[in-house]
Amino acid sequence: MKDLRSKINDIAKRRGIFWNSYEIYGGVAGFYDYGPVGANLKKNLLDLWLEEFVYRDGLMLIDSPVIGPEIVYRASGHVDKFADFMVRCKSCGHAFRVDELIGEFVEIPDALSPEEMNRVIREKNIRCPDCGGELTDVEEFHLMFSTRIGLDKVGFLRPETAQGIFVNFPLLYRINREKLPMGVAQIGRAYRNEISPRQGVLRQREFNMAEIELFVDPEERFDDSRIEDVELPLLKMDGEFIRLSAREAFEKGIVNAYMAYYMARIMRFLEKIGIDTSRVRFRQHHREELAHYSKDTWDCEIELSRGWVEVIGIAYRGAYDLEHHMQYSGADMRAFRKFKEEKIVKRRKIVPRMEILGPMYKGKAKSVAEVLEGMEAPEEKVELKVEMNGSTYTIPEDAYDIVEEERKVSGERFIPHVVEPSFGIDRLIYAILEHTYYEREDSGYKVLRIPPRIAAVKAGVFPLMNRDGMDTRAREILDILRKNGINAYYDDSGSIGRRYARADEIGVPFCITVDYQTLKDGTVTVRERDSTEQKRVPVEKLPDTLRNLIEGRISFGELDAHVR
RNA sequence: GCGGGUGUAGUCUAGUGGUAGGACGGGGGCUUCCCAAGCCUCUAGCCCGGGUUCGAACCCCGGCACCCGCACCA
Repeated sequence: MKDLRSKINDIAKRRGIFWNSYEIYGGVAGFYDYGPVGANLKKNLLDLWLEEFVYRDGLMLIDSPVIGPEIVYRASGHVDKFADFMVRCKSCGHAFRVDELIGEFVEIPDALSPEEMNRVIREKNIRCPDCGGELTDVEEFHLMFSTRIGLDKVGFLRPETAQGIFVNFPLLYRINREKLPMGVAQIGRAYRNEISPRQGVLRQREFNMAEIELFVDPEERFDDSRIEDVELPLLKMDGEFIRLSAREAFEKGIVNAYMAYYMARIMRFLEKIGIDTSRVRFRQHHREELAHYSKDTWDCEIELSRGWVEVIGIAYRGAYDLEHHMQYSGADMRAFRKFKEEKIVKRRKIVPRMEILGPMYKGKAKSVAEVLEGMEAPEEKVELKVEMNGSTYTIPEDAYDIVEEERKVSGERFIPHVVEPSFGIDRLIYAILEHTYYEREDSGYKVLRIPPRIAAVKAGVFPLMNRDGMDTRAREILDILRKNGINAYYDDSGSIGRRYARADEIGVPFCITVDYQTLKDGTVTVRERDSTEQKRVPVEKLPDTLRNLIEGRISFGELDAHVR
């Protein structure tokens, strides 16, 4: 008995959903092609995602490059945190992280160069902790793919699409008319040079992500009326598993309002794409497994044949990213928070009188005055002393004035916090396949019960037989459907049952059959995948009817009333 | 990357040194054919590269891929 995973992979390859890339050259681990069915499935899934998460909430969609200069990934922390120095045991082959091995001998292991690490290992005679064997030289392992930009600039392939959003924050903030919360979304590929990717399509070196960065004011309350009433399965950091509504989870302080909002939206979304939500949970990360940028992360996990798999992550990234980009780039990554009422700030400040200081200190006068301006104004006018470059300059009391200044302050600048829901698209697609797969009880035929909305192909058009004009009529109908924007295909090979079976296997929700009656009264049969029931529909009503069925405006059961 | 296992048409599989067989699928045809029916017919394979041998799918070495375990997994 084959396991579910082999069955899915079998269908995926045979029917054009996905397969391992570069097969004619033996294949390369961690890279997958989407075939004609998979590519459409992915496209439909992303369209729904855009609708559900981007357009619905008025977020901005952007598209930034895959390759970024080194500085970006230094700022983001990936160059440091995404690289490990490793050694291997020459006899048992086990791999170890150098910082862990030399940690007890060196204060800050990460600060050492590889050569210094090698020296420490040799001097302290560190050997394999498992078998005592000799260790290899230190090698650096980078989880990021590196490349060159032009002749000699180091570039990296992005390990997440997020940085492309962060680096554009100032511009996007202005485009959004300087309003928070501000959500920015990006769909694209990201790259991680995994040491040994297994688990097929679940762990790839090049993969598809759909990410949202929601920039928020940490002092502003989220409008929690937006949290939908959806039951959430929560596995807390402390190991407790509870089911409770998103609202309750928020009110009890288990998750913050943003998390609760997105968790609820995610549950709804998963339901729409065919995931069995009884096999979904949100798992909170333990402190030690949090990414370097994250304060709190909940993974949305889906139970697959291989156990629970992380498919979506919601990370509370705080101000980490913007802060770092501000540091590294010098750009102002802050937002402006208006006070409810303007504040009047009174300040006493020193105003140098240059007509006195000028002749007194000549060329130095200007810099002396600058230091003087920065000093605290004294209660009464006295002689002041300015220390500068080791010399002391005396400022007589008539060489400055004390001015009372009143300034209106209408707000303050701050670095927004970021909430990041991040969707692993390939994993989501695989999960859809596993959760929608079933075998018919009577015949054992394989079916993917993919919701019509995201199914790759919406309809198959079959002539019952290739004769008496049924074939030409069927081709005409195919043409009509295609011209109406319905992705349909034609199949006249094999028996009619075989054609239904072929359609079921890639989740085609509706099959149109042209039979003898079509020639007489202009109706065709529409066969629904899941029930295998058939209903007759006049050809002229077919495009509308199908579109209504696909969009879920009517159910198959309501079809009779609808076409009458 | 290490240890173990596996690799034969698109898929599943038989074949232990004498030159590959089946099933399913796929294409064409026949059959008034509505749930992989039947019949005829075609299609297509020893993962790649070296070695041993008169001769290798089979034995040996290397590589690649997949599976299990270890390590790794923002």
